[in-house]
Amino acid sequence: MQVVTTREQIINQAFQLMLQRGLNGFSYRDISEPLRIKNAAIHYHFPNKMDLLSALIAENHQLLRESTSEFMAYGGPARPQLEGLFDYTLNQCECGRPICMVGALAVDYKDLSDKIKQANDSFIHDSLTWLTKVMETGREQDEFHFEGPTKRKAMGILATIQGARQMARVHSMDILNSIFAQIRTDLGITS
Amino acid sequence: MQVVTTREQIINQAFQLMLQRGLNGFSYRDISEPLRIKNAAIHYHFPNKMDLLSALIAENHQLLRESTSEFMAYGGPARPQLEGLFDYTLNQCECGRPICMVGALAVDYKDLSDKIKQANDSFIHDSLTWLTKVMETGREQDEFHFEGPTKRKAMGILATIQGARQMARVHSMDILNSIFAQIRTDLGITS
DNA sequence: TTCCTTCCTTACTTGTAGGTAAGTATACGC
DNA sequence: GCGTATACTTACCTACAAGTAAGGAAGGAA
Repeated sequence: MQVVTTREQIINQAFQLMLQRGLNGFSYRDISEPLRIKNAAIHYHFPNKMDLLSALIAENHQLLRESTSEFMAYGGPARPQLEGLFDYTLNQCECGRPICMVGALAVDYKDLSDKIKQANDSFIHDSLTWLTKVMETGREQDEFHFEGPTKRKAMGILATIQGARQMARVHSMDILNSIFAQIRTDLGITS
Repeated sequence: MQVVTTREQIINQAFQLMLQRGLNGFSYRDISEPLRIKNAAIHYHFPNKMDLLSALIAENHQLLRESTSEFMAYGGPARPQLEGLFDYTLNQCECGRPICMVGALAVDYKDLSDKIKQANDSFIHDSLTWLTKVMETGREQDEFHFEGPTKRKAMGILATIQGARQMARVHSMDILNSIFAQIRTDLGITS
């Protein structure tokens, strides 16, 4: 057993590529060459590309769970949660992951298996559940001010961030901070 | 000269495919087969795929200009403009064009020429200019209520719609109406 | 020592992608 | 009727994609 297994390296590399180019935008070669392994080594760990994609979605989902579990369990102030989401998004873009998993899959949606669609769907569901709780908490504790159902507002913010990420990619990075600022303004956050 | 030229048919078919699957998600075959022509016929009109993409972006831009020119020239009430954007978005999704051009290009961004990036950028710029004017007009005429710079608000709404479109694709269509409703609420629109 | 499992490589196959060169049918000006 | 564009088709090429079958090294269990 190495310090970092080949399997982990494959996932890391594929994850990066997936969030840069989408599923159809990279090949096994793009993974194997930089890792100095052969294509067949990838097929050993992930018999086909959909198995690899499954692992990537699971990885993504796992990261979400880890970073939100504490708040989901014990609650606390909402503002840092929202700011955490903003920071995470900025960070991802700066680390060469300009598009998010959901955005990447939207384009390649036609050739996804039902199992993968379901996994992706449950990722969205979990994100939404988390942000809804954040919004609810923020409203109760007078941190945020907004009209309309909490869940609907959360959905709107998720959509905004996702769209912002795309626009940042094809336009300019500054857009992200600008849009985050507007979300804050819309929530009546002044500081 | 036919009623609908082959060139137009190619553009129409490619446009549809582009907004369904992204640039890397369709091939010349996907265009030529349903039109009962040969791949080489496409290459005759568009020597390579980038030339085709250029035409698609131009087409998209042209559609925007046509549908917004009247308001840009003479002004008028802002609310129907915003609703027009919502309707257009819903309509596109229902017509099998779930992702927008900007979203489709975001994924394939790595292999775009500078000329195409620029064309896409100017499309975003024009969209933004239009929506900014709508927001400005709406605020002046007391149709919309919001805090923050007009342009920043417009940018936020564009991002939201774009993200909503993606989420609708991978989750469910209802999301669109829900998010549009939230945008209205955030703008203080009650009716 | 032998056998079995794990993790990979070598050496392929098949399919399809974008792209090209040369030929052909049709219409139009002259 | 005679060239000459225009708008294609036929027939091809090269590159590369995903995927597979068979073999080999290395380690642990018997």
